[in-house]
Amino acid sequence: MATISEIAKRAGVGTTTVSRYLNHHPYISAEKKAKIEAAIKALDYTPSAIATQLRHQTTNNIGVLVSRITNPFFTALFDALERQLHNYGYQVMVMQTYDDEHSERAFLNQIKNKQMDGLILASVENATSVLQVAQEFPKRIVLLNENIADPNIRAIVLNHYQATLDGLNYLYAKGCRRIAYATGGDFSQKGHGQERNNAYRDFLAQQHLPENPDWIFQQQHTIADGQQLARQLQALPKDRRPDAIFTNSDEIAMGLIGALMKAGIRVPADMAVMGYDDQPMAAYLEVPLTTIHQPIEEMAQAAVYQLLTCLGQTLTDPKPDLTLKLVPRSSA
Amino acid sequence: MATISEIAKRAGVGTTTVSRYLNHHPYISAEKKAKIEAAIKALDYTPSAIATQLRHQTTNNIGVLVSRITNPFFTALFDALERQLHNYGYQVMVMQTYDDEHSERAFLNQIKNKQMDGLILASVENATSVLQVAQEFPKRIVLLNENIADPNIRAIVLNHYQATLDGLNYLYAKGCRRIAYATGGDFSQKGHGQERNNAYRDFLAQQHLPENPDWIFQQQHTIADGQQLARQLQALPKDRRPDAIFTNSDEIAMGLIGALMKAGIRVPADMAVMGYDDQPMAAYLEVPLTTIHQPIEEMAQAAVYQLLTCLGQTLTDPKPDLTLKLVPRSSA
DNA sequence: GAGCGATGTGGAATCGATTTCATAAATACA
DNA sequence: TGTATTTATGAAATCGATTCCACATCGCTC
Repeated sequence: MATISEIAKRAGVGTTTVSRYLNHHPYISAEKKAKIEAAIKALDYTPSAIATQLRHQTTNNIGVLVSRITNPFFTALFDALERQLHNYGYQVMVMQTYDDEHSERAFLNQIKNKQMDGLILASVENATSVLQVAQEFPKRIVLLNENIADPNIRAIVLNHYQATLDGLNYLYAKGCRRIAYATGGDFSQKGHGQERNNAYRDFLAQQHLPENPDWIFQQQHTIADGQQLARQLQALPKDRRPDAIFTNSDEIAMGLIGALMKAGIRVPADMAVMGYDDQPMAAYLEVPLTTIHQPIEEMAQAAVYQLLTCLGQTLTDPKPDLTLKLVPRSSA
Repeated sequence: MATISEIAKRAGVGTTTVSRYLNHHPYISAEKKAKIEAAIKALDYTPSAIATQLRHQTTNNIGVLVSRITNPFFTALFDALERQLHNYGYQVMVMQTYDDEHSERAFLNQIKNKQMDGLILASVENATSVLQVAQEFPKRIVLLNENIADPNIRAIVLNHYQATLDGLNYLYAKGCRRIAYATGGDFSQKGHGQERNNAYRDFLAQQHLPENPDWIFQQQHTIADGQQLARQLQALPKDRRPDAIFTNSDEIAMGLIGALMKAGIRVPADMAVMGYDDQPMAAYLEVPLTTIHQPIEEMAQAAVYQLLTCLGQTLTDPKPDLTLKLVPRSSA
């Protein structure tokens, strides 16, 4: 309610001196300091963050963009980001795109209107949108676990190609030869998850296995998708069913396994299922998931370090280990 | 980068006119409108949100406070809040307290420094802190699923007393007479979860069952807590073990059941376990959880409606149904 | 006792928008 | 034709902080 000039007036000093007091500048007489303190207490004064932001041209807000926070992988990632950014004195603003390009675009614009000092994008809907904004503000944007091949864009990238290959080879080593594949996006050359898709393609080629369109499932995300996926697999004639499926998230695997078991298809005996992410619940399911572990805390560390150093802070580089590791449990 | 006066200069008009254009005021000649549009495009101008905020004294930011976003109940709640607030044009700022009073206090202060127009508190660490701030800004704060009995504080309250009673009676009807209880906070008269605690106490009294301190577990939150809890139960001599346990979250139940099964204690045959929240994964566990369903979407609706109407928006009241319902599955 | 650096202070400009107020032309109305 | 009313516009004040600049005082040195 009260403003700095009211404090100044009440304390009988200039606003400059009050501002100095607030910002712990030296060269204030003890006498005035006391008066200012009294005035601040009397009027229950808190400086307006907005005015400071306008003057400083920074907000101390960082935006984090994810597709769906209820995806436990993003939940954990967001948690790690929030904790670390908070530690450095930043407020975190969240945005879920729900796979909508327009929402993404709108959120990106908030970097232009100075609402946020920086942005961490943990999922990317429309690469050209992002590219455009990132071109303009290369120092304010960091991609996390998404890759747009462009020298202007900073990105924390993990080797999902290798991890996917590892997972598929693991299934192969277990004797599986009819390996299906479920991806979150399209199974095209470009876009979201292409590295994993390429790994699947290359794996099939390396092992001289045919690529079967009936065994490639696209736009799979949720538990419900996994359940639906189980129905699709059931619908296939027995001799044309896969004996394993590599999914792109533990959520799909979770829904899938539940529905398969209910339908009398045993996991992994009849069908091995490989998850992705190693979400916290992965170990507690009816069939504990064999899955690919993503080093979430380290990923967040890397992204925060990148962003904040670009924003001018000097931090010690945590040099986190960003390798993806296969975690063998029971589902494959 | 560019400012409104640069646009004005380039378009050969006053800043007033540019502002009018930006805010879709009437009474602008087509000629000047075109010039302004051209200038905006040429300079790639986006109005500074901060300047607008300073002038308007509102930010269009709403803060949401939870204890831990990785608690799936809070994840779902936050998701619902974010979607709805976003729909009304608000940005959402998150804060996790991690059960720390100081963080909570710091976050509450952001309402004083005008960083946020309103606050939704989905968990409360220190009631007096909240009370103090809420007294000053009664219209800007809504409690969600937390109750501080004070006429100045708006709160969305559910009947957890009745739901807990329902759950306990369900166990009783199943033949359980040795019912343990795990709470997230203290088992004292005051504070977090007291209604549920009271229900447990009253239930025991009503059924003439003794209150056994060995069967009351406090500060239980996570999966790990549940696992630890299983060890404590195991450690009890068989004849002094409970035959059921009412937990205060699905997470505890999840960790507990997993560890019990591993130790050869069958659920629900040897020990019935009741969850709380009905988190999405509750149906997919090795032993699907019998639990209390919290109507998350409706709770978010109610909180958002309360807050935004207090902030001066006129919305149609969704009048959501906020009853808690027991969902019988297999764990009890 | 003139000159210099350290200490202490406040008026006014600034950040970038919105809004008040004053003003004027065009149009409607009687 | 004279008076309202509508349409159209911009200079300047405003929001609440920070900071530049100008200035004053004190103690110290040469």
